[in-house]
Amino acid sequence: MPVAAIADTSADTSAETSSVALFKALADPVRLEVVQALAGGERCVCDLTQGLGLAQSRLSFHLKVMREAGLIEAREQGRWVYYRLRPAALEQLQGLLAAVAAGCGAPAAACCP
Amino acid sequence: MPVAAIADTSADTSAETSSVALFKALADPVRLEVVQALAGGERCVCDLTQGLGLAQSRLSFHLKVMREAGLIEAREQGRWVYYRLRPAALEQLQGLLAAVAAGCGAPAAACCP
DNA sequence: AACTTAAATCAACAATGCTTGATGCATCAA
DNA sequence: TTGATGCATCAAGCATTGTTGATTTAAGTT
Repeated sequence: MPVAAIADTSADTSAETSSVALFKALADPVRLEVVQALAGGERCVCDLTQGLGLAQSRLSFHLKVMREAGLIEAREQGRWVYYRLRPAALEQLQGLLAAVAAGCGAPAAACCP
Repeated sequence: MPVAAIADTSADTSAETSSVALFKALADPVRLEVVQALAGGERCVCDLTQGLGLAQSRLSFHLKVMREAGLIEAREQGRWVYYRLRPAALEQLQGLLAAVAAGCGAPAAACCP
């Protein structure tokens, strides 16, 4: 039952997505492949399943992890479901990395005497 | 035995660090706190231990995960060890995210007919 | 030399996370 | 209505990761 299920379990439409959860959503080879597949734009599940050669339930599991983290979101169209990346999530992580990279070259703070 | 141990187990000094491994290294609350702590520059372990209120062996475990992923690197000075972020790792992930974000807004590819 | 301290490592256990196959539910076609 | 298809979900087993406390090693200190 595509429609209702996805509406119920998806992450809140905007904000409040933890960076740890987003990094977790990226920290798996299968999921990173899905991300690469979605890098070119929205794709339906059947398309991803074939394209990546994954068992249906396995892909569904990973899509759920990514969805609940707020990394991707779903759109239903009749019988099938399209997934796409959430640009806000990508920006959030880019921002974090940039901020961290900005000052990380500073010399050591004085240590325990 | 700080010196030898670190040299042996650390990730290769440059390149070949997988993005999945790097994302994994960031995908934990403790490790992300360590990253924030290192965002201001190099820090010694004793400093991190106190600053984050972590058991010594717990912190050491997480530092090892991050080091083996190539996210951080260590510098030894006598009795203690300083850790710092590897800018190359941060750039690698920023690049990946930017590339993915670039095209992810494309309309859905035609699905299974 | 014996003592202390910083940090890595180990072993045992606890907790998470992943995979698989089965099942359920919507949607569409006949 | 019946049947087929797309996708989510569940339960069970397996694999990977994290935590804790004890031990070990290498520097320093006295």
